[in-house]
Amino acid sequence: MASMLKEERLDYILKKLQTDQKVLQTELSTDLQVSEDTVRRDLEALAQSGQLIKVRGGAIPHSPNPYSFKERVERHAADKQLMARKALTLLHDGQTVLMDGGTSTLALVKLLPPQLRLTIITNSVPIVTQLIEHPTIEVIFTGGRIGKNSQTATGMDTIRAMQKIRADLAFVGICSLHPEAGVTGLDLEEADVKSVMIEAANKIVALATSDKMDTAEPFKVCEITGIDVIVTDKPQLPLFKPYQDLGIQVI
Amino acid sequence: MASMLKEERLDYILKKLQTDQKVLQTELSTDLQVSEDTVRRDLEALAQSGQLIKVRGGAIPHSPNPYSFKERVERHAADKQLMARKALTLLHDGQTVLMDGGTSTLALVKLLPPQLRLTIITNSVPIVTQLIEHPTIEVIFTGGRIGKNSQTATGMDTIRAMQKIRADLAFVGICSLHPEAGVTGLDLEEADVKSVMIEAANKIVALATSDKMDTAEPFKVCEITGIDVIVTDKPQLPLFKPYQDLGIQVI
DNA sequence: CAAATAATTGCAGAATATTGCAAATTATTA
DNA sequence: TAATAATTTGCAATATTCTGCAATTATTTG
Repeated sequence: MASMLKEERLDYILKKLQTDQKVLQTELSTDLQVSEDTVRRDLEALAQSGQLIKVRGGAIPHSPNPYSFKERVERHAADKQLMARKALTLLHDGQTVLMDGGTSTLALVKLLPPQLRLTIITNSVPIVTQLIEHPTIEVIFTGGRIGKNSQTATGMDTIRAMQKIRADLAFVGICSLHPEAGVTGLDLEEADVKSVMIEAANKIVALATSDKMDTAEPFKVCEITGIDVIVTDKPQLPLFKPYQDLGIQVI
Repeated sequence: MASMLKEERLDYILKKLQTDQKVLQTELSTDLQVSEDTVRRDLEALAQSGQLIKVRGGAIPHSPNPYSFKERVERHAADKQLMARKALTLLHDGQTVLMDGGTSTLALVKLLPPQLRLTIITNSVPIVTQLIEHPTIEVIFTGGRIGKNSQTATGMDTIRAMQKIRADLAFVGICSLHPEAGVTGLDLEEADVKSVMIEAANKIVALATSDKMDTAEPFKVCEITGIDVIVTDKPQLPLFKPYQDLGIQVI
């Protein structure tokens, strides 16, 4: 095999990290046909230049994900990807789209094909980070104080920025959905932002894994009728019937 | 074999780089029937004129957009770190600080010690990403359309957000400084943002490697007297004398 | 045209960098 | 706590780069 430049290895590592959200030294060692020591030194270098975070046995991406190495292996990752693929069918060239923060919407953003032309308005730092590399998507960040936990902007500035917008679609990562209680969330500020987003778009799409259905949290976002489409992992479950009866499309 | 012109070799190297996305010195040496030293010197020349990036053992192409953010981070990395360490001495608990986008300010942000309590307002995505993990720094992002190359927000929203602020300090990554031409930049929108920042803070700190001194670009940011402190890599150089005579602190 | 000058090339040896290995140390898990 | 896995450290083998220099080939100039 032709010798490989160090830079190629580093590229490979970063690319793999991007797609898998983690890399293992043992895997990289066989992938790249070099010793684990060399892999370790490569990761060391990448960590040094701030391009990843080295952990025991491998590495994880930098900030966009706040969870630990173990946790990252992975809450509903497959479900979210399935939902994201369904949600993708709602997107078309030329649309203006609001994107809520959250891991479900982030999964969607990761799947956006490279030629799709959209304008995406978001208050989520990880989503901006993901989209900044995308060649044909215009990104608008709403601004404001950044919450360390949610990695989103909230507060007056964000709300005001959202209010100036009229979007075709809004994708909302849902905390809880309930036929009577409506859409509710755990955090007041985030709930406020979601409700403004819902007012600012023509069509509202909720991304919700089925375990979030028929539950409620302290802070109200909007009535359940504010939602037009629910994208979920198991749309065939009978618990979605009440929502469909209210005229909500479930896919 | 007929002797080969240097130009022909360079052409061959670039063509091979285009198709393979990398070239190895050993390969080129046998392909072109010249010594590895000559190949090295050829690569040196091509790197000098910005047509590829020379790495140990060969060369790789540089990213399609001329001088991507990542490449700019690598450029003068050591100098920038030195400057960042000096700039650190200007920061104290409780300050409100404006941070321009750019690789010099990013280097500074990377060095912020974990207990330092600041409020940082920035229009730079990489800076936000970096700071989101910091435990004691409040981050405010100015919002707006995100430029893919500079990875910063520019435009009316950003400017308006900046104008609402009164900061203790502003750190400005400088494109060019000149005693008569003042502070100038390559991009109109970014220059506008910088000039608003400079109006919005009490004390203005310019981060500028010495190669940016006594040069000028098309778009004016402000007069040279708008700057209070220049942080640079080689403050002892005589070329800083005129700035000091104007009452600007050079460190 | 011929001599002087400059540029290019290859080479040898010294200086550096990279890589893999093994032993000692440290963290993690059962 | 023992057993296992991962990291650190020092080191040797190899590969690459740097340096000065001499030979060769172009280019300029009187």
